[in-house]
Amino acid sequence: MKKHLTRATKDYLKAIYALSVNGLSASTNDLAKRLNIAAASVTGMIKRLAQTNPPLVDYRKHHGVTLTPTGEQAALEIIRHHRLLETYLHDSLGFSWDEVHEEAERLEHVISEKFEARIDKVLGHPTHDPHGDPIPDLNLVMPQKASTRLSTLRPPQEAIIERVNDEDGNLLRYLQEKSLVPGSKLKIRAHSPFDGNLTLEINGEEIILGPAVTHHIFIKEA
Amino acid sequence: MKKHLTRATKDYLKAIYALSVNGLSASTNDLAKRLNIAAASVTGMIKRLAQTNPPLVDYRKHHGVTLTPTGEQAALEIIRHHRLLETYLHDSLGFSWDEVHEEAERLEHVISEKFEARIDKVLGHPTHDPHGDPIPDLNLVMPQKASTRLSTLRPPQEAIIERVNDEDGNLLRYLQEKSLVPGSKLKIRAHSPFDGNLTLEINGEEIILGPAVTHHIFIKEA
DNA sequence: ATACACTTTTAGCCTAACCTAAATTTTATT
DNA sequence: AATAAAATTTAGGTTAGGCTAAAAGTGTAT
Ligand SMILES: [Mn+2]
Ligand SMILES: [Mn+2]
Ligand SMILES: [Mn+2]
Ligand SMILES: [Mn+2]
Repeated sequence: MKKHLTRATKDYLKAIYALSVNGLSASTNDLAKRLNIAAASVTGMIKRLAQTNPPLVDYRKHHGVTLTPTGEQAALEIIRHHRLLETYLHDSLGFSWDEVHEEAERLEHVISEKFEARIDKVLGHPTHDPHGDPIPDLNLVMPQKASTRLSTLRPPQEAIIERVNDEDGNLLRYLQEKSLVPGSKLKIRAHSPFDGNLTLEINGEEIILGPAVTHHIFIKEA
Repeated sequence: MKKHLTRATKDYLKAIYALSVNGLSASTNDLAKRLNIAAASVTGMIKRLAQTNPPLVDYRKHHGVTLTPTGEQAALEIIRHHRLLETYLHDSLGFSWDEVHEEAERLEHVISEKFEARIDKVLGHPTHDPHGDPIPDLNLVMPQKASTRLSTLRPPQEAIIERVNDEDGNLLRYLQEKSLVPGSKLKIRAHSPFDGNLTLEINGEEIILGPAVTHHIFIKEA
């Protein structure tokens, strides 16, 4: 019964997936903000997603949506496309890591399974995109995702950057300049209680980062 | 005044360009057939293309459309994308020449100028796609296109294949099997008057081809 | 010059996805 | 428990781009 998912549909599924990582349902307002669409429009679309056959989402009026297994599969398929594309654009075509997101956002909807398979092979079946986000495998199993924010660390903890938020190009350019990229090792030297600034050592240098930065860096403790 | 051309708009412009190679205007019916859209819908769309600012087409009721300079630029931009993509998919990603058209048809609408520039560079600024079609250059100047059909040759003419029609995957697979690809040299040995069959020599072998094949192969005389 | 076939346009409808404004429901605060 | 604020849904509208059926225009063959 599943025909062809439109671009708008896929964007909604991806957004719902992203907002449901916590296991909770995604709210109309949060979806509206993330998709840059009026809340009323989101309600309308959600209702249609819930009425497809098979349904793509479960919807309880006034209580948000969650993905059905069908919807989640579709979301994972698109996320796989997105992250493989980002990796390909970065590693094979020389895009910088702040440019890949926007391009992948458009390409993810139109590439064939053949294209996906080709770049997956060329890249050697990568497991993470340039920002450290995990790439769902061929069976659409999503590896665990780093969820500890750098902002939660306190001296004298040490950590390795695992991934960074890829949605803000300006932030990405800043992070690259400071070598705040996946794989980098850092040691927490100090924490300022009121502004939340962290002083940390990276590559032998000391830098101070505010919460607007550390909130978007995810680490694993070293 | 022009913001962003929709996918449908770009498809129309490309089709009008293709149907106007002869210098004549494109008819409603021919566009409908090529785009797989009802003739009435084509009339509706054409009217809108003629009313954009600046106009993309010139339209005279009952007498077809032609591209304005603005429309032609837009068409050439898409054709450049299409042919660069076909070349990239073929040369760099290992797609066979009968698979590239369909994939490029979807990708051509979403790649950025950055993506275009990157693959153009990786490919070494190619001038022809895998089927021998010329690629408009960076200034959107379209090289001359081979227009002599193999079907018009008679013994004992000799020729080199310059390009083949890329719209039918089955034909392309057949042609490849017979080495009827751009660059191949052939000698006309015989012509059958009623069925139009041509007997020709290629790579030292003799083959007989009907008009359904020879009509879609374009050559330059050797 | 007329008649008929073919092409094209008009008229009226439809769907997907958006929008704003108004109504309603939920939730948070007293 | 009442009310105010915030979130959500409903109602009504728009635009792009399709569709079919019917009307009208064009060109050809007698
Ligand atoms: Mn896929
Ligand atoms: Mn990413
Ligand atoms: Mn371009
Ligand atoms: Mn081609």
